[in-house]
Amino acid sequence: MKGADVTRNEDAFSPSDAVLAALRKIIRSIELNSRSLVKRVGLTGPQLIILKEVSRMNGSSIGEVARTISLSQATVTGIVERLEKRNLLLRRRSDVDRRKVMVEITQEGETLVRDAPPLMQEAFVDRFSRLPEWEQSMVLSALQLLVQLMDAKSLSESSGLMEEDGDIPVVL
Amino acid sequence: MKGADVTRNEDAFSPSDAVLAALRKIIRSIELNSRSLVKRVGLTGPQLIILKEVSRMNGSSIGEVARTISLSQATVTGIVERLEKRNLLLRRRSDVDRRKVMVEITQEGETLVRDAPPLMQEAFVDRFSRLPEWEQSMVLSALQLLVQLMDAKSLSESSGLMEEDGDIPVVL
DNA sequence: CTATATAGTTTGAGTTCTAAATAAAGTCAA
DNA sequence: TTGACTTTATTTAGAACTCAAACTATATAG
Repeated sequence: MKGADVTRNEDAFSPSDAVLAALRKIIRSIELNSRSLVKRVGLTGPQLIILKEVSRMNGSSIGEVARTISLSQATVTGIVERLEKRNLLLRRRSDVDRRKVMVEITQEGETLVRDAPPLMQEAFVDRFSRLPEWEQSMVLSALQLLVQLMDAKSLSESSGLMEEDGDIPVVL
Repeated sequence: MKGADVTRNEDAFSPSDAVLAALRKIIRSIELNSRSLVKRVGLTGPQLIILKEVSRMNGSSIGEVARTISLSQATVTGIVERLEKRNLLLRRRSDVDRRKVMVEITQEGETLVRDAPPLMQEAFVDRFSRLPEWEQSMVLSALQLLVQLMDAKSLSESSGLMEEDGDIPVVL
């Protein structure tokens, strides 16, 4: 019998669903933070992250930057392009390896970084640093555990259990 | 003298930097999983999330869905539009309040949801569920703490914590 | 009936990914 | 050495997602 009431509330809420829900909120927070940065600094979160990274390791290649901050090269290329248009940094092919494109920060970019807009979540950093140490450790451990669980795909996993369609590219 | 030392490895790596780095990796993982979903199911992560949500609470409004999954209405509108084009769900204005748009899943959508893989990587769900309970709890607690710290924008100021839908179904 | 509030949609800007196209270097063999 | 292949890095093109702000339509006051 299909009940008259519409509310199909699901009590069954698995722990991993809760994890996903929490992650979603966190991701959204970061997103919103980025938006607010645009108003305060004129740069989005990713742009500022890259600019800071370039400032720290001046003269590194696009690929290095991408690896450092966990973004694809294509993504970094796009952001760097926008930053270059604003004269915050400039690109130049490497002398030693002409395949590489080195990125250097400009005076203007350096100034902007120095006036150091509160890095993305400076407010968060502040609160976080005030937590008792055990709590900081717990959070960090939990996150790293998650990273492992998600990453693991490429680490282990060699079982021969999966037949199904042979369309499983798996690992490499 | 400039060349010489290249490796400017980050010695100064504060806990909160590590947190951000880990989050970035997690976000990327989720992003990549979404891409792989497209190939396997034909839907992206967000699309599948919404479709599942609609399946669970059939006949809810766009706004309700948006709130439930922590996305803006505008975003949900766009995704729902794409899903409607694929005949996986359909929109209909509410009879009681013509401002509202109710979303209903179609037979086709229901079928797809039934056959769809979990939102997170299957392997992740699997591994996570195998963790000892205390570890699952720790991860969840840590994430919820992060949510608070990031959200804190609203509770740091005034002690009174507003509504903001205290919808945290802890479990465990 | 006007004024305000709410629900959804549209628009504009930015980020993100993959896949395919380029380009430069490195490797290997004749 | 030279030519063919392979590897590595960057760029381009295309599709989604994301949000805020502006806009439309409806609802609820006063």
